[in-house]
Amino acid sequence: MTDFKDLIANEIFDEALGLEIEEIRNMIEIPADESMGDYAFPCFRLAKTLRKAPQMIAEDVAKSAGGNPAFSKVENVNAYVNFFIDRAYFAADVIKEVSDKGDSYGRSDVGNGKKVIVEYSSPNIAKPFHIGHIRSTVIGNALYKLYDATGYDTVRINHLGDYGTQFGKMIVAYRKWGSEEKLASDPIKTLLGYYTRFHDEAKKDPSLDDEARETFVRLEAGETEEVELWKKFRELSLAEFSRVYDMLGIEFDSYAGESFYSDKMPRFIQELKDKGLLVESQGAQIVDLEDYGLGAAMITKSDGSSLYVTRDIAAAVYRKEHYDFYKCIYVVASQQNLHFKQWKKVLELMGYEWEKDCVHVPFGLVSLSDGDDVVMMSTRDGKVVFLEDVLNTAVAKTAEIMHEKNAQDVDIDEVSKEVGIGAVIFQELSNNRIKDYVFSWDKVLNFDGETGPYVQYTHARASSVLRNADAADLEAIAKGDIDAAYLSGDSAYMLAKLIYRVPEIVIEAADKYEPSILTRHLVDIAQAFNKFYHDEHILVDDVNEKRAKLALVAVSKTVIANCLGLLGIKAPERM
RNA sequence: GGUUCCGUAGCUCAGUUGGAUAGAGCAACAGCCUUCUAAGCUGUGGGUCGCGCGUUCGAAUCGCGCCGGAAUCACCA
Repeated sequence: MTDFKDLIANEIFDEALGLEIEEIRNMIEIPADESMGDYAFPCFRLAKTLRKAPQMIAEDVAKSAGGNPAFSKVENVNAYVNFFIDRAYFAADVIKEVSDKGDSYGRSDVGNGKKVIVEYSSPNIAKPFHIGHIRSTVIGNALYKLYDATGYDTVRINHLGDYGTQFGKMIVAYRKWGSEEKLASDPIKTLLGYYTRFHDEAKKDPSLDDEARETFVRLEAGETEEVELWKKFRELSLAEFSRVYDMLGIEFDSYAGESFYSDKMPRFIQELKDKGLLVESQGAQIVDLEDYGLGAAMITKSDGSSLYVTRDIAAAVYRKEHYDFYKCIYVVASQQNLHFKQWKKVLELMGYEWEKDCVHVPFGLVSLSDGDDVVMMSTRDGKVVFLEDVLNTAVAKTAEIMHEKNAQDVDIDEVSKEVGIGAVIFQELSNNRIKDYVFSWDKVLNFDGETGPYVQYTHARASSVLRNADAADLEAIAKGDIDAAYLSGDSAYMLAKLIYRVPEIVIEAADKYEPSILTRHLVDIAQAFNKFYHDEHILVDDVNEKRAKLALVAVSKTVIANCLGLLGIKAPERM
C-alpha cells in the first residue's frame, strides 16, 4: 500500500527548506475538513528560518510539489499546502491491499517477535465476578490481541488473587460454619456467604481477625490442613470463573497467581536486607519511600507474613528470569496507582533496571447508582451487579429483538450470544480506559448508535449484499478485475480512507495501551459504510460499476471483521 | 491535609502528541423501506471547551493558580 505521507514528504523535500524528509513527514497532518484536501503541510514554522511570510512559502511549495499522478490537486490555502489524492488511484490501492492480505489486514510486524507479557483479569478467588472485573478482563484481552497483531510474542497471565489474609478468614469461617455439600453445590455463593458472615461476626468479636491472620501464617508456612482447604476453594472458584471466560471467549497462558510466588519471596526479603533497604517500623518490615513522596512500602507484617508488594516483587523478577520480557503490562485499576509506584520504586532501588519495562495500565472505577447517590460496588453489602447476569440479560434482549425482527435463516441461539456479549465488550472498550463510569442497564442494553450491535449489523449487511451478488461478479473481484474509477464518490472515498488507516490505528492503540482508539475508528468505518450503502446503490445493472462497488463492500466486510476480532468480538454473517 | 486522576452540548463521550469553522452517539422533533438487512440513513435545535493568568504566529490541547468531583495515603488486595 502506498505510504502517502512518505510520498508527499519526498515531493516537498527541498534542501532550501532546511528540513529532513522525516521531519517533513512528521509535520504533515490530516485536515479536519474534506474540502481542504487529504493531507496538509503547514508552513508556519518555516517562516522564521526562511524569513518569509508563511503564505508565500506555502505558495512556492505547492507550485513545486504538483505533477505526481497520485495527486489530483495540490494547492495552497493561506499557510497550508493541501494535497488531494486521486480517488480512483487511492481506491484501487486500498482494495488491492486488503484483498491480498485478507484476515491479516491490519496486522504488522513492528514488534519484531519481542516478548510482551500482559497481566489481566486477575480476580480474587472465592468472590463472584462482578461488573467491575470486566474492565481488566476485556481491556487486557484486547491489548493482548493488539500486541499479537503488531508482531509481538505475547504471554497472557491471569494473576489470580488467590492468597493473603482473606484466605485465613475464609478458612476460619469454613471451619466454624461450613458445610461440604453446600460448598459443592454452589461454591462461589457459599464462599461469599462465609466471607460476609465472617465480617459481621468480626465486628462483634475482633479476636476473629487475629485468628484469621494466624491461619494465613500457617497457610503460608505450608501446614497441610490449611493448604488442603485453600486448594479446594481455589479449584471450585476457578471452575466457575472459566464459565465466564468461555462466554467472553477469553483464554490465558498462565494462571500463576499470588500463591505461586509464596515460596519465592524469602530470597527478596533477604536481598532487601542485604541492600540496606529494609527498615523495622512498629514490628513490621518496610522500605521507606518518604524521600520520593511515596510513603512506606510494607514488605512483611509484624507477624512475618507477606503482602501484596512483596508478592509483586517476586512475580516481576520471576517473570524477568523466566520469560525475559521486553515489556510487562499490568492491566490493573487506577485505585492501585500508589501501589504500583511504590513497587516500581522498590525494584529500582534494588537495582533492577528493567523495572522501566514494567508498565501499569490503569483504568477507571465502575460504580453503581443507588437512588440519587453513586456508590462503590461492595460484594459484602450486596451492592453489586454480577457480570454473568449482565451477559445473560444482554443475550436475552438480543434474542428478543431478533424474534421481533423475524430474522431469517439465522441460528438465533448462537447469534444472540455473539451479539449480546459483543455489545457488553464493545461498550467496555469504547471509552478511554481511565474514565470512571456508573453502571447503567439502559446503557448496556442500548443497541442503537455507536454500539457493538451497530458495527456487527453493518458487517451482516455487507455480508448480505455479497450473498446477493452473482458468482461471476465475486470471481471477477477476487481476481482484482475492477475499475476503481467508479469509486470516486464522496462516501466511497471516505470509506476507503478509513480502511487505509487501520494498520496505523492498530499500532497506535497498542502503543498507547488504548483499545478505544480502535473501537472509535471501527465505529467511523461502520458509519462510512452505511452512508455509502445508502448513497449509492451497489447491485446496479452496469457490470463494471457493480463489481467496483462490490469490491469495496467485500473489503469493508473483511476490515470490520478483523477489527472486531482484535477487540475480542465475533462478526456474524447474519443477524 | 499530601499525592494522583478527571472536568468539552440536557446525558454519555471523541478531539489525530499546539493548527484551519470544536465533532459523534443517546434523548427530543421532522423526514426516508413496491431496489442490496430501517439494530440503518437524512435533517433541525442544542457550546463562556470548569474559572483566571501566562507561553506562542496560533491553546480544548502546554505551564502556573484557583473552583468542583473521584481515587489513594502501614499490617487488605
